[in-house]
Amino acid sequence: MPGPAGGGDLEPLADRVLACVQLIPAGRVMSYGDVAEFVGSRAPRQVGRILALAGGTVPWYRVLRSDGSCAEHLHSEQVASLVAEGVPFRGERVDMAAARWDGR
DNA sequence: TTTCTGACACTAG
DNA sequence: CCTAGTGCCAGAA
Repeated sequence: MPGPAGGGDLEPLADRVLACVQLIPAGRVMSYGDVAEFVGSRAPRQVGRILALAGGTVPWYRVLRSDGSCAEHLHSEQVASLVAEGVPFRGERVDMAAARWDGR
């Protein structure tokens, strides 16, 4: 194999991130860092960047910060969509302890 | 090649 | 509970 082959870069990081987000079941959520690690990358910021470019093609609202909060521009749609799917909330933030999805 | 930016994560106070 | 500072990686100019 051509290299350490730590995580297969067969496809652009963007495609793998979008695929991971689409795999998230309704009622569950994942943090940017979790998605990044799930795809084999350590750049949670890139995940947000990718969703910003093609977020309209995937349930981006199922992805938020590791503390359960979200960005200002998303706060309104983010919360509305999650509540509609039955995601457990704790005040203004999501209960990651119960809604966090680890890929199984 | 270097430099800047970004829908973040983490630790400390 | 909150804010502030630092480190991380990937892509574009």
